[in-house]
Formats: sequence, C-alpha cells, structure tokens
Amino acid sequence: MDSQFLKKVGLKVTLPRIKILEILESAGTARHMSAEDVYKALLEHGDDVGLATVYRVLTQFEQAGILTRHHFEGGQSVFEMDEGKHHDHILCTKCGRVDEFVDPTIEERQKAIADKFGYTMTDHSLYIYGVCKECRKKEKA
Amino acid sequence: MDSQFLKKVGLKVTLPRIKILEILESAGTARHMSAEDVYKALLEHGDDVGLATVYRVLTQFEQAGILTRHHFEGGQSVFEMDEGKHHDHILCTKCGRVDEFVDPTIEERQKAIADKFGYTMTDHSLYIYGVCKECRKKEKA
DNA sequence: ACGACAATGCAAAAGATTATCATTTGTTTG
DNA sequence: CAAACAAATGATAATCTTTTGCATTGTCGT
Repeated sequence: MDSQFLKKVGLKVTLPRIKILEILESAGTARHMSAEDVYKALLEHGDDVGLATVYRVLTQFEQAGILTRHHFEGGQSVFEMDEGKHHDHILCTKCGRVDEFVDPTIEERQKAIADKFGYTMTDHSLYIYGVCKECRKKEKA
Repeated sequence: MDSQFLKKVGLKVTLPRIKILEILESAGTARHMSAEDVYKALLEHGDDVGLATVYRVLTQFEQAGILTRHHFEGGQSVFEMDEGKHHDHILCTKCGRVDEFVDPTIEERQKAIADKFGYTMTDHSLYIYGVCKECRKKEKA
C-alpha cells in the first residue's frame, strides 16, 4: 500500500495521509482504532496532524475502500484496514478484546433473508458481545 | 404493561414514565424510536416532559428489560419495546424502513462461534442493510 | 517555477447524551 | 391523612464525538 494507491483513488499524496496510512498499517493486533486513537498515535510518533484532518482522512479512506468503519457499542466509530476479506467481529465487553471470524453459513442465511423481505443487500454488520476466557478467570479470582 | 410493572422493577410510578410507556406502546409500525422521537411525540400529545428525563427513563427501561437499545448507523440510539421474543433487523438505507426477523440457524452459529473463541456470549447485534422493494422501484423511475 | 485547486489546521459549531442541582412529586410511616 | 424522606424531574450547563468554515499551505500538471 504505497502512495501510488492514494493517487489511484483520486487523493493527493500528502504528509498527513501518508502518516495516517503508516499508523494504520503498523497497528498490528490493535487493528481497530478510533479517530482519537489514530490521532494519539500520530502525536506519539511526533507527527503533528490536526484531529479534524484525521477525521477527514479516515472518512476519505473509507469511501476509497481502504478502510472499513464499524459502529461498536460505546459511541465512537472504529476503523480497520480492509484487507479484502470480509469478516465479522466478536468483542469482549470487559477488556475490549476483538476477534474476527467468517461464517459462510451466516453469510448465506443473510442473503436469503434479504431476498425473502425483498431487499437488495448492500451491507451488514454482525457483532457478538461476550466475556473472553481471560476475563472470566479474573472475575473468579 | 401497567404501572404495577414499574413498581416491580423498582421504579416509582410517575407521570413522565407513564406517558413514555404509552408512547412506546402505541407506536405501532414506527416501533423503533430515538430519544428525540419519543420527546417529540410527547410534545405532540401535549405532555410536557423534559428531554433529559426522556433519556433517563429510556435508559432505566432498558436496564429493567422493558426496552432494547439498538445502535443503527447514523449516530443516535433507537429503542423498541421488548416483547419477549428476540429478533434481528433488516433496514432500508434509502427510506429508513425496518423489518424484523429471526433465523434459528444464525442464532445457533453465533453461539458456536462464541464457544470456539472461548467467549461467554452475552449479547449480539445483527443488522442487514439494503434497499427495499419500494425504493428500487422509485430509483428506476 | 507558477497557478489552480485541493488539503490542512485551528477554532467554532453541531448533534447526541449525560451531569448538576434546585425544586417537585411519589411513597412510606405514624 | 399529613409529615418526612427519598427519588424523580426540568432546565441548563457540560461532555464527548464529529463536522464545518475559513484563512493558509501544499501538490501537481504544465
């Protein structure tokens, strides 16, 4: 994912956009970041980017298909790099841990349901909430 | 759903709470209301209830299990009376129409996924987004 | 390098929700 | 049934997230 990519989607190659891409790409396990998260990460790296720009760029990246925006419980949107493969999420309500999964059966059923109700499905979101193994251990203690 | 119900869940029987219950019960097709929606409906009925109270009461009702809160796309929370039977939603992104469904296969798969990842499932939310039949017709025209 | 136009930063604004606090209203008790 | 207490309300301010306006700066094609 280099700067050529930005041009391809009609965005100028600017420093803020490059920095934000770097943050998102290097996020590793913490792939699910809010705008605020990205902003803080930028500051920690010594990159001085305005919060408004972070919001603007994340929205543009979403529209360009580079990112996916999720609405987890708790108000703010979180973003993650879109690596081509769609997936859903299961979240721990205690520690915030997020795991990803794909279930072909569920995908199928969803399409069937949309058909049955006469909808053309454009999108869907499935979040499973629960308590992960680690947090259950802690609770007992 | 009478006032005795409120007492049972530890809430005093007050005018605002009764009025809000009435609005929710009589909502009919428009069962999915935001706090603002409820507030406006109250004003239209000539009931003078503060917006803060609406938010407070809706939250209390949610905790009491009378209501379910949903996080549809678009920022604000929407509430609906909980009639015992769990269901998921399919929404039209053009006109805002909402339909409800239950799919036992999906429910099952979700539990299986939670197990597989070591989670104790507490909740889940599934929203299918699409364009309904009516809106497709309008678009062609 | 120049000029057009997009992108940025800052601060103000907007939208949804929550907190504060003085006042009012249910509920409980004598 | 009225006093007494606690809970609930309403108005407003505060908070939090996100968006917008606008002057300034940076990109990119020529």
